[in-house]
Amino acid sequence: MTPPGPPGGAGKADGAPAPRADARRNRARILAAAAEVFAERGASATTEEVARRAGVAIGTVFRHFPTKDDLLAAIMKDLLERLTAEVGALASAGDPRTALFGFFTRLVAQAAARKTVVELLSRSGVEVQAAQPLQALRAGIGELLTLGQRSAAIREDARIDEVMALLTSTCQGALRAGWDDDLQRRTLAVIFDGLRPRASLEVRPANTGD
Amino acid sequence: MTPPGPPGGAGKADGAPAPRADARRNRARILAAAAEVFAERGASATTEEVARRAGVAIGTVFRHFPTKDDLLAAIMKDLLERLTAEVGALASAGDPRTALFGFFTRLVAQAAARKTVVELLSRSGVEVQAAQPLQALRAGIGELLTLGQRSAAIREDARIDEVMALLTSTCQGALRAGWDDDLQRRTLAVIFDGLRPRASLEVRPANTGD
DNA sequence: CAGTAACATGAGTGCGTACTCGATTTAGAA
DNA sequence: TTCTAAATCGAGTACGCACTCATGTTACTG
Repeated sequence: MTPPGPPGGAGKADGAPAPRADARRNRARILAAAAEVFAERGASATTEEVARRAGVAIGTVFRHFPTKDDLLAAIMKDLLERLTAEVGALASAGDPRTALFGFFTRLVAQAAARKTVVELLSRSGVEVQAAQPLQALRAGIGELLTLGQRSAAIREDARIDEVMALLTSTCQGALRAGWDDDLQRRTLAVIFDGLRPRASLEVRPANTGD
Repeated sequence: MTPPGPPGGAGKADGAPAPRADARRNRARILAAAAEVFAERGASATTEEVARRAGVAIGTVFRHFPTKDDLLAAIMKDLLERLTAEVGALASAGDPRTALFGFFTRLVAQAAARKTVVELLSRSGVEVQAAQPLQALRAGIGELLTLGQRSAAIREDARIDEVMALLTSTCQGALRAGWDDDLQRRTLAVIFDGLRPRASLEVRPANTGD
């Protein structure tokens, strides 16, 4: 969901004077088709398959996205932005004691359907292009972490780095054959227990400040 | 008009009458070179690079391993067998309270240097060929798990499935950029805490029976 | 309704890489 | 040593796939 804006004023100062109507429509169709195809087949799916699914010729795909990596990066950016929005909503409205664990669970559950993203997280070329959206998501998850810590649901010494490492690793693990609901529940249970305060019996008032 | 089959009436009943000396030597060199190359460059390294490193022609590689997947499977089998032996030694001689965690740590630490294996764990084609050695390793790790549980170092409800899932996921995670010693220590700390009994304060005698 | 530039099309090109095969060398038996 | 089948060699083939470009089509302007 990144339309550059209404085509109204041709007097834009940037290098994109005015995209034609069919061009905008095709760009959107290609992005949607690519998201589907790469989610199903992984990043090694061919550009031709994307073109076929979008109902356009191969040349049209390359007109909008000069290289395959550009296309992958565009999808990645899209998804990361949507996840960041979701995290933001949880941070402001969700239960701070379960927000992080809930988001963690949902993301892992969707990993299989979003094969591309998981793969791309370990690719340097695309990673660079999507660095900013990734940082935004990381910041949002960091907020969930802090909220959980403030409500004594998460151990104080946990840092965002290992949370992200556990998250991406588990998402990759979810792609493996034999990963079912029960295995996911048990695996996440171990990780979540590890993230909880060890001495949960010592009830202490939530720290209001630092 | 040369019918296929073993030459003449050689008395061997199996399909491999007698490998020549240079053939055996080259096979070993190719395996060693392939292990190196794939460990460094991952499974996408070219067969030519393997041949160059082994000091043989490309044709020789394909004589010993008809397809690239055959070569990858051979390496995989080799490594899995070595790991299984290591696990076996730990089970019979190591400290049962730390054996699993120690093996887990060592394997993750070596993941980056053994890029291939981690990749191959999520490949169906090769997976099938290496199913048996993988089962053996799984059984060995299961033994470490049981030992840890008997000495009250690991929670009773942990099963081999999630231990394997956590292990492979974390190995994959270790391949990512930015993974350093400190991050590894913190990430494993979370997982290990999650695997420990929650009420570790209640010291109870090790159950001798069930 | 032209006029035209932006856009779409899809057969074709280039390249990387797994895999082949006839020529050549070598190990091992007689 | 001599002989031959096994083994090596490496240029060549096949093929998939990212990417191009001459030609045809469509949307906007006046």
